[in-house]
Amino acid sequence: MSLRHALLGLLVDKPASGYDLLKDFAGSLANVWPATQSQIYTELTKMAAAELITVTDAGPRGRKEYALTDAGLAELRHWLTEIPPNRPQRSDVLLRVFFLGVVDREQAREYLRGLAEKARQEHEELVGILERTDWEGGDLATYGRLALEYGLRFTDTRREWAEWAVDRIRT
Amino acid sequence: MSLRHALLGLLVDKPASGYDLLKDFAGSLANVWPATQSQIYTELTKMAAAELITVTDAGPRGRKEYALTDAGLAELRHWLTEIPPNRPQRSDVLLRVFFLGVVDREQAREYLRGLAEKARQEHEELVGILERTDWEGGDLATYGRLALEYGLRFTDTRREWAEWAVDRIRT
DNA sequence: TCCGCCATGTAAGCGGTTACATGATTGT
DNA sequence: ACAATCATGTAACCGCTTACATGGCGGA
Repeated sequence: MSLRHALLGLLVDKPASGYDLLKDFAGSLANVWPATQSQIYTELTKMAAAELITVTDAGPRGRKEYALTDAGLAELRHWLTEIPPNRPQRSDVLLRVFFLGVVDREQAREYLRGLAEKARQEHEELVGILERTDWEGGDLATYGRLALEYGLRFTDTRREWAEWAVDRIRT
Repeated sequence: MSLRHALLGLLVDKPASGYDLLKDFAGSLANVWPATQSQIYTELTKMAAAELITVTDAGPRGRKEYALTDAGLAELRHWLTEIPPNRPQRSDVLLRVFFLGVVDREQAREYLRGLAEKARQEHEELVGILERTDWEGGDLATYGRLALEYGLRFTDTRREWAEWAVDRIRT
């Protein structure tokens, strides 16, 4: 149930509507916890019913602005520090690697070259974000920077690994 | 629908029963594509209905041995080379990092130290597998080795990142 | 005889994706 | 007047998890 916690986390910063939050998910959270419009609105309704958030304002076009309650903040802290991150990581990319033996070696190398190239592109995109963003002040900036660094190192490692793997498949 | 392809991939090597396959998922595939007993049996039934696999033998205790059909192998190759790996990666670990600002700095450091330690442990486990396994011959060995290397590099990068992150949170 | 393993199957529920559906407001 | 954007909601479907349920076979 981490979508719930993502929403709580975003609402710590400032009250927001479903529509506002949707934009956060399209932006900084897109690479960490993607969520769809449908999902967000449904979850916000449930969270309001559970009194983790409350409607604090109503704007035009039926806009509802939600804010965190004390119970919501407590739930977020509880999740952060006490819930073990136990999500089993699936990787269809690695799964394909496992079975590359069913295609010929040249196709296998081609697949791995593609992975390297994709990793390189993703890395560049993240470098772009690094350069374009102001990392001064604010908790979200501080910790967002850590998350970005994770992405930078991860994409770099992934590229190096794929290049190494291409070399290992010798005829 | 990658569980289907994982099963197809395993059946390339040799025919097997649901029970046999279950053990593969508990072993080498546990870190790549976890699956439960319930899921495996259900999917095998569907795959047999779709004629991607067929029952080739029946053992004691109702054991059914499945083998790949030509259509099954074709489907596996198609998935390997032509289906873009587009699975959005969610990470509740990184999500927590994003919101570490809601707990105090010492707790944040503690969390990151825990991540570093966990990465170190996972790395050691993989080193154990590396040393215990015979990597000679066979496609599964060759490509399994690539997958393992990915795990080794990834866990190492993760540990380094977490240690770096701890240092960055200064009071 | 009895325990452990072999072996399969089903049902309830949840989170996520895709698609459908509606309508108000603002700026040009 | 019209398009773009703001703004919310719902329904069908799918894959995964957890739990329940059943029973045969082999070795100690």
